[in-house]
Amino acid sequence: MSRWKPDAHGRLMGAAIELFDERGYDATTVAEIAERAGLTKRTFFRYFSDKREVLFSGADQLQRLWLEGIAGAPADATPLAVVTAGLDPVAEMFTERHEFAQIRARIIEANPELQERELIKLQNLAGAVERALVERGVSANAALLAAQSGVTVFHVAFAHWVEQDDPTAFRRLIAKSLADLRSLTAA
Amino acid sequence: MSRWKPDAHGRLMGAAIELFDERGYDATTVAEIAERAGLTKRTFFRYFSDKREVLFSGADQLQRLWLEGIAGAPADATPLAVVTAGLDPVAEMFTERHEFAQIRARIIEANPELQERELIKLQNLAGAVERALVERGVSANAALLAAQSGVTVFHVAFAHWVEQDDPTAFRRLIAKSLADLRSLTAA
DNA sequence: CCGTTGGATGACACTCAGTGACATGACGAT
DNA sequence: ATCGTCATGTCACTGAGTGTCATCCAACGG
Repeated sequence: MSRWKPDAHGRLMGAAIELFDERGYDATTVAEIAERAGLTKRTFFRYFSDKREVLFSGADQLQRLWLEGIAGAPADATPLAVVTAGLDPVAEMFTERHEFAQIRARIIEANPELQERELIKLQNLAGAVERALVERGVSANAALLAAQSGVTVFHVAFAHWVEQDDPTAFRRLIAKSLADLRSLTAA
Repeated sequence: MSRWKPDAHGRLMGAAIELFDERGYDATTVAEIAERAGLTKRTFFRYFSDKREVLFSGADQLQRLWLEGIAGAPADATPLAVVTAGLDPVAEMFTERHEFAQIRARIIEANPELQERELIKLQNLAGAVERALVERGVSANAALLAAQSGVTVFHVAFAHWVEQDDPTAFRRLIAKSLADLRSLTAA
């Protein structure tokens, strides 16, 4: 057919975001996304395992950054401190994607199916963080709960960050969420 | 057609569990479940919003029991203590369903789709617990994090309870999970 | 005894997500 | 020029989920 075009993955993501934003997730078919990207439905599924995944392919990068951050944390820090300190590189990257994150959040907020996918991505993240902690020598139980708590802190902070308009507020919101967690488990 | 039979909901659940256990979730079609229950695919979807939901209709009862337990907690307890104390009625009910829970857990463990649904049910639970705390006068932020943490404690304890063979161990596992959480956030 | 009404179910056609198998066309290497 | 490979297209198919209408059955009032 016509000549090969680059960045099919990116074109599909862009087309999907546009259409979801215009008509909503449910009212958009995979065939329509593919058509706007100049491709076919079959090719869409070569790049994304399912329709939802087009909104979640950034999760890999988030996980990589977080694990790098954890690896760079001081050796004598407590498990939970390691986990939250590891969010520094993540905060940096998010700063530049605030608007995209807001659009994406609006789409996800309107769809239970997408919320399910978001939660399992978070859970996978927690599993990866947990393994990273165990490799640092943290006990299995502490690693599990620190990872879960750390992801909860991240999730709460992220939700607030998306709701407000300052792209640079991420680090501050993480600190606040962590402080809140500490204060209520201290008693 | 043939005579009307009672408890269509229960028959569909039973047929589904049997088939999922025999052949696995993916290899079972809704039409097959309905056929074993003496019904049609269309009727299945009148009782369950989708195929997964047949494994999660117990979540409503869990939520109800937990909220009752929270309502019965001492007025001067800390938010997290209120939440975990509220699990007493839940522990009681689970004691009688240990075997069912084990079969169900095996099915869910083998299927990412089902894990997604499980997580969102947990999240909905957290939302309900959070609202219950707010109604008790807990601040919005403390309620959010106490509910999230409480559900995490529940989730961890539940996973351990399913893995082992003592149906009565639930309360003890909750206490242990809570103690672990406290010890790692105290530092 | 009969007609009516309402709730539960069946029948059927339809859309759309997702997959498997195979074809095609561009491109680089030899 | 030919070969192989990679990205994509084509097509047929399964199965989830829905809208719509038909049918059956029990309860109820006259």
